[in-house]
Amino acid sequence: MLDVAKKANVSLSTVSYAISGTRPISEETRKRIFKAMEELNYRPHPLARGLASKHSRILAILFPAIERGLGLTELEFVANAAEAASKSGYHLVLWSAETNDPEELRQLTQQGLVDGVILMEIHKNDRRVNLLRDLDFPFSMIGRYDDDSGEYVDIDFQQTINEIMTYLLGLGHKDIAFFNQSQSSFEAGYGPVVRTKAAFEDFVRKSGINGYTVFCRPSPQSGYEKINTLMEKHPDITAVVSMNERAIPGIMRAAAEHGWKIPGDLSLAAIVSSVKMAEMMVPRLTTMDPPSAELGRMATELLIKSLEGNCDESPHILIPCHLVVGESTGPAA
Amino acid sequence: MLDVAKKANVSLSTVSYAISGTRPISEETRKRIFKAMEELNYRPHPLARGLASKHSRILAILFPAIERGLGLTELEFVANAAEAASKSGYHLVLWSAETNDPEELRQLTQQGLVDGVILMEIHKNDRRVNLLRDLDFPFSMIGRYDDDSGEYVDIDFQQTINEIMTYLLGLGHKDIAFFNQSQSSFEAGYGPVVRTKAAFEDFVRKSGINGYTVFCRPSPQSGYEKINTLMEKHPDITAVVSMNERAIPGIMRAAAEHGWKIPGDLSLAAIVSSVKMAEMMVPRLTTMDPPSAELGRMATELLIKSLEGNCDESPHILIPCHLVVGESTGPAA
DNA sequence: TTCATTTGTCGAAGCGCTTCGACTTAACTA
DNA sequence: TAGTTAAGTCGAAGCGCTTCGACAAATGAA
Repeated sequence: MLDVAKKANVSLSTVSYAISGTRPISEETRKRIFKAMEELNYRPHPLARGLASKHSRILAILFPAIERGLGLTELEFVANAAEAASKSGYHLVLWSAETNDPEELRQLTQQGLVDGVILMEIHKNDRRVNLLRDLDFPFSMIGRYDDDSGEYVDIDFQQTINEIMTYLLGLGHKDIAFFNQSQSSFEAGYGPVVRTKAAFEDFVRKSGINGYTVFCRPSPQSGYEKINTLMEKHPDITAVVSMNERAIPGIMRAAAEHGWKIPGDLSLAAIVSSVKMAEMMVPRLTTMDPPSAELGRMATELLIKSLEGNCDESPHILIPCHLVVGESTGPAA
Repeated sequence: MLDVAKKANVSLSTVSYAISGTRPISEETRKRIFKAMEELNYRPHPLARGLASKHSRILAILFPAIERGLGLTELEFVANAAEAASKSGYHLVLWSAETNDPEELRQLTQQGLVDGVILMEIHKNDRRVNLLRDLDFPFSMIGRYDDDSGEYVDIDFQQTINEIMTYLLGLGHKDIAFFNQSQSSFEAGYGPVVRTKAAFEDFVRKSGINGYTVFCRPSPQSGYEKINTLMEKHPDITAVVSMNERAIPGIMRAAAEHGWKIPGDLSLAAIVSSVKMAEMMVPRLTTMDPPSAELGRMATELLIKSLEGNCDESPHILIPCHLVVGESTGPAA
């Protein structure tokens, strides 16, 4: 930087001001400085800048612990968050930390490496959220906290349910099952599980059809068992909506065993499951494709905005899923 | 840090030496210092440390550009690399950069933020590898470079092919097709495509069975078309091995349309496809599960070792895939 | 005209660490 | 005994930036 200053015949600090724009610099001087930077192939050193300015321009995204099933959706979050960060001149580091043990998170934030963190897989009364609030540490969320406070982006689950249900209604289905995620997720207050359940039951009530909510562990086996007991009790069901990706092969297997054709006898639709995943199934699944990339991108942009002070008070953004019709849904029998 | 020094009645530098172990410190003094650190809840500041020492203890993993199909495997790489880094006191940042445009990579490395980078999706004559070599910038690879130089971990493709083929042979299959990835990947010299092709053809030659290699774009449609033309020409084929995940639904659809039962009439096995993915199919696929987590972890450990100088000259590590038998393979018809 | 304000620039003091050289004391060698 | 060496510690000089206060020159208001 000193070399640049010398070459441009200005002082060190003037170069700094020219780069950051913190103080006015005459057009002429600025040009000289930038030319010198170019010629010397100068790049400011992020660590030095961070040390002096107290802003590292590094963000972290908190990755849920590895054992839990991470999917393509999480991958999209992360990849797009990194992309968005990079576009604003930030770096993104990956932290994997136990959702329920904020101690690790405390250590990491107190290190002072990162300016802010992005949280995903938000649960009811999430201890990480509480911790970050207490520390007054900047963060944004993919998903919502109980009290709808803080900056977040989330999927519009209500719209998702409404759209898929309206679509199925249009095909003549009047007895529809909803395969949610596990009971324990529901009890833990995991947002998507809670909200889709509410939205589904609300839709059922308002439309007067018959709806059946089923909790199901994330395994084909569990899906297989649940669909069997369910169909035994309610043989009138003609459509299944599933937010449980891993249960779907189980449902399909049961259908094959009973000789139910999909979609002839039973329509099957996924929600919050990527098109890529839906295309891996035979028949290709109808799905409400989640806006994973946007969520990752926007959570990052939100955080950066709030760090840089251009904050529209509390931004709450809901993004809809997008219906992609496959070959697994058709007119009711 | 000064507070700690005062509290422990030593100088600033002594605290530094106690932490880093760079110079001998008496046991007694060290204890006093650590106690003071504890009491003051002191954490060294990574930026300051990095600035002074020229080592940021930050690594980067280079993410292939987003449009290209990223899968669970890549997610595992990244997640486990972050985990491994964190265990050694490093941070991992995510960089997404075009595989074929090293310019971005040059900028990023010259910034001086990171101590080393992890590369994946290595191609023949990979320009990123060439660049990093020219810059003498530390890196490790998930995958191999042409000349087998540098530090890498990779899947043992030969073993993978041998194991799945031996398994199929044991079931009596004598006419086996291998669905590889696209022709263009092959021409680009993408490691897995090149190596599995060679290994497959080698196995076929040595065992005397009939083998058919098929290049296939990563889509169900392409898989559907290729299997149809292939079976028309070679109706004796009783088993398909696929390293092309997305082609598999197409193969299954064709099988269903022709009335070929899987595995009764046609056995279908995936390689380098995760168990998680295999479980999403009906019937559950037999697969050679890739050691994604280990690859991510080891690539990171390799890099850290070489950065810290504990380098066993050029470490070349091959990790085998693991056969997980599903319901898609059975005795030859 | 005079005083206040704005614009553009500079020098210097840090940011929180690492590391070098120097120093002291104790222990070992010749 | 003097001369080395090793262990343990300290002070101070940076690392490459940002930012504060100061100041000169140009501009506007009274």
